[in-house]
Amino acid sequence: MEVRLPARAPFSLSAVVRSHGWIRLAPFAEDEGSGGLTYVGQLDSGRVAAVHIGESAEGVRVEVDGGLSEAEGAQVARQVTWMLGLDQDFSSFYALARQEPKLAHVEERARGRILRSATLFEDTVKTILTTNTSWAGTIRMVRALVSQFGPPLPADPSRHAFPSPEQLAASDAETLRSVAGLGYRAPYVLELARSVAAGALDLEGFKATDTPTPELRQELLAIKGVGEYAAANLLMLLGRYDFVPVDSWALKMVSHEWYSGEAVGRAEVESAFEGWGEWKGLAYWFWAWSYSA
DNA sequence: GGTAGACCTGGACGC
DNA sequence: GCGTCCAGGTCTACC
Repeated sequence: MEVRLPARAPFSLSAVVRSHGWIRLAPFAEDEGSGGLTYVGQLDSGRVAAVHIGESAEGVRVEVDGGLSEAEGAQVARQVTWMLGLDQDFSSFYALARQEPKLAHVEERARGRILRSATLFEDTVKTILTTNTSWAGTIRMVRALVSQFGPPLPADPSRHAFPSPEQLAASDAETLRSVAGLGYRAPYVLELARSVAAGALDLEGFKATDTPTPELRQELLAIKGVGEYAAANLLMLLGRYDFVPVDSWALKMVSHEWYSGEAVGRAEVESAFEGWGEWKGLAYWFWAWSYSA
């Protein structure tokens, strides 16, 4: 099956792929040379399929091995549109960025979109697994979760989709700790999976809600394992850029950018981007830092 | 509201 | 090879 999906201009698939490290987390894979990507996903029908995405003149070209029903094809189209932010509008951000040399590159290179997973559940688990660990640790934990708990791709059983809330909820904290190496995060992931599986937490509903951002942030902070950094990161993935995800890297960058390498705290990072209003998260994300770690 | 200590793991380092 | 230290956010208890 092949379908072509339009994207709001300007658009660059490689800019989305390189927007952050998500492309290195299973079940994403970068298509070497083409600038595109592959994602193994599980559809509502239960089918596990590999989705290949490449850039086209009007947006993207999506290929799925094998035939899909009409409903499955429609779901793939919705998921890809969400994952790549095909309909996102950054014109207001670009208008402000034109006045800032450190962000002069964003419009020219069509930056602004941030790669998302198919579900907010997957992105929330991945975000929790970025906390208090190295990036290599995050890659290892996500890979283990996917390979040990995710449903296999029929055409290539060595590849798996990200496990559903139900599939993780059926496990237990000790198994998640020992098999996937989640450490103390295991009960957080398990509680999240069980809440979503039981219908007590509607994460997918967060994608389209008109709940004000500060209230949405409070709902995210209520999730065990999600603190201020993780909540801001998830808000960014939801297209809300009112908060800066302050982590150790942000502290280091701001320290060298404006404080001559002196140690800074959260307040200094937030202050540095205060003037960017609803776009402060994106301004931080795509800032052309003087210092390279 | 602010702060200290614990939580896990892997990597770096010294012996 | 082994032991120790450290980095990375969040939670909980305490003030």
